[in-house]
Amino acid sequence: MPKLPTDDRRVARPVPLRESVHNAILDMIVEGELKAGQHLVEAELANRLGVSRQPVREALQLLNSDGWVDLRPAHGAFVHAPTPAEADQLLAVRGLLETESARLAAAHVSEAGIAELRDWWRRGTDALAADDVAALVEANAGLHAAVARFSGNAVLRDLVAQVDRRVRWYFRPVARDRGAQSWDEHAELIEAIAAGDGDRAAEVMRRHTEETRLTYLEHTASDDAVTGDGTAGDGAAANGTAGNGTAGTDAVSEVAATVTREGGRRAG
Amino acid sequence: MPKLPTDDRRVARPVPLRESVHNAILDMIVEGELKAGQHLVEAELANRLGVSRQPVREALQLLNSDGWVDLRPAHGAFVHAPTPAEADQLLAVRGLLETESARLAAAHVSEAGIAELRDWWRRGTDALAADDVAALVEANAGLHAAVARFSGNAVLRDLVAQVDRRVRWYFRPVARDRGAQSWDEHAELIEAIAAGDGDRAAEVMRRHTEETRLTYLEHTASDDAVTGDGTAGDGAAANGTAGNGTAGTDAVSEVAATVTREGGRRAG
DNA sequence: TCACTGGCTACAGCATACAAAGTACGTGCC
DNA sequence: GGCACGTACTTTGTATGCTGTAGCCAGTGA
Repeated sequence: MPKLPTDDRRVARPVPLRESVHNAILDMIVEGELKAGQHLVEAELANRLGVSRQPVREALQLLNSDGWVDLRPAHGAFVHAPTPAEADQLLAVRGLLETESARLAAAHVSEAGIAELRDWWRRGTDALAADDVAALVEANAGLHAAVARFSGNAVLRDLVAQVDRRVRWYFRPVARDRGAQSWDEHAELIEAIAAGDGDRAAEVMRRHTEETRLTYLEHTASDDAVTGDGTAGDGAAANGTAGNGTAGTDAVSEVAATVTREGGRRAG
Repeated sequence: MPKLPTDDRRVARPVPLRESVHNAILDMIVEGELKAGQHLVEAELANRLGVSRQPVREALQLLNSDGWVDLRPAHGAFVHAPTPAEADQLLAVRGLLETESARLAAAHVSEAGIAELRDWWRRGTDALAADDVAALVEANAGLHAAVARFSGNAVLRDLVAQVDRRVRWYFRPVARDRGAQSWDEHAELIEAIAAGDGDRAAEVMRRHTEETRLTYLEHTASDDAVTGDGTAGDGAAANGTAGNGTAGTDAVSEVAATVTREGGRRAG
C-alpha cells in the first residue's frame, strides 16, 4: 500500500507530439483553413507548427487512416475531397451504426447515463436558443457519443466516433438548418432510451439519422460541391479507409442523383 | 488529352516500404509468430526486415489505427490482446455491417457478380473437401469481401474489410469447426442475392454471422483465453480504435453465458 | 534484512541528413 | 511556332543521430 493514495493528481503525461500535430491539422481542415483537395506539404506544415517533419508525417498517416486526407505515394498528402455519393454512403452507414447503438443503449444505460443525456439535451437547446452554432455542434456530438458509449459495445462506440467525426465535417454547412426539429427528435430518443424501449429508440434514431441524410441531400443539391472546391473529383484515394475505387453507387444515391439533377450537376 | 488513353497499364508504382513492412508485421501477428501482448521493439523489427526504423514506425502507427497493436506513449508498440468481451462485441458489429451489405448486394449485384460469388463458393467447398484450412479461410474472406463490394457502398465495404480482418484473426482457431454448415449458409445467401431478395439475404446473413458468433463463444468458453496467452487481460489499450476502457459488456454476452451452459446450440 | 536512492541501460520520440522520385520550366530542334 | 528533350527544383521516402524517459539493479544506510 503506497502512502500516496493514487489520488489521480498525477502530472499530465507527455502528450506525443504527433497527437498534437494531428489535432492541429484536423482543426485546420475542419475550420476550412485547409481546403478540400489541397496538397499538404510536409515541410510547410512542420515549419508552421514549429516541429520537424517526422511528427507531421505520423500525423498525416493517422489522418489518412481516418479518411481525412488521401496519401498518394511519392506525391504526398491531400485533404480528402468527399464526393456527394461518398458523403451519402457515409451517412447511410452512420445511420446503421447509430441505430444499433441506440437499441443497445436502451438496454444498458444507467440512471447517471440518462441524466447525462438530458444534460446534453439541455446544452443543445440552450445553444439553439442562443444561436451558438459551435456549441450546438458540440452538444450534438456529445449526445451521440454518449449514446454510443452507453451501448456497452466498445467496438461499436469507436466506430461510431470515427464515422461521426467525418459526418460532422461534411455536415457542418448544413448544421444550422436542422436545428429545432433535430432536438425534438433527440428528446424523443432520450425518452425511449430512458424507458428502456430498445426497438423504439432504434426506430427514433433511424428516423433521426435519415432526416439528417435527407437534409444533407437537399443542400448538396443546391450547393453542388460538398466543400466547394473544384478539385474534388480527381483524387482516387490511394488506399485508406475511404477509398472509393471500384464500388458503384449506393441505393440511396439514386435519391441523390434525382435531387442533384434538378440543381445542376457539376459536370452538366 | 494524352495520346495514351490512360489504359491503366501503368507500370507498378514503387510500393512504399511502410506498406510492405505493414504487411510483413501483420503476417507475423496473424501467423502467431508475434504473440498477443508482446512488446514490439522497433530496432529489432527493423533489423529483422532489413530496413531502417522509420518505415517500421510508420507501419506500427498504421497497425495501431487498425487495432492490431496498442501504442503506449514512451513505451512503444504491443501486439493487441483481445479480450473475449471485445471479440464478442466485434463479432456483433460485424454481423450488423454484413447484414446490411448483404441486403444492399441483393439490390445491386450484377450477373458477373453472381458468377463471382458462385466461384468463391466452389473454391470454398473444394477447400472443405480437401481439408485445406488456408484455402478455406481465404475463400470465406473472398466471399464476404465480394458481398461487401457488391453492396455498392464503398464506406461500408471498407468498414467490413477492416472488421473482417480482425474477426478472421480471432476466429482462426475456430474456423475448421464451422466448415460444412457455414458453406450451406453461404449457398443460401448467394441464392437470395441472386434472386434480388434483399430482406431474405439480410436475414440469411444475420443468421450466418450469428452462428459464427455462437460458435466462437462456445470455443472461448472452453478455451477461456482468446489467444491462449496469459498476458491477455492486463493490457488497457492506451488509445487506438479498439480501446475498451469504460464500456461494460455487451448484451449478447449474456447469451454467451446461457449458450455455453447447454454446451452447444449450433445444431439444435 | 529491508527500504531507499542513485546510476545504468534500453528504448521511444523527435530532429536532421541524404537519396530518389516527380514536376515544371526552359532550350533546342523540327 | 510547336513539340520533345534535358535540367533544375521541389517534395517525398528512407536512414541515422541525438535526447529524454522508464524500468531495473546495485549499492548504501537504517
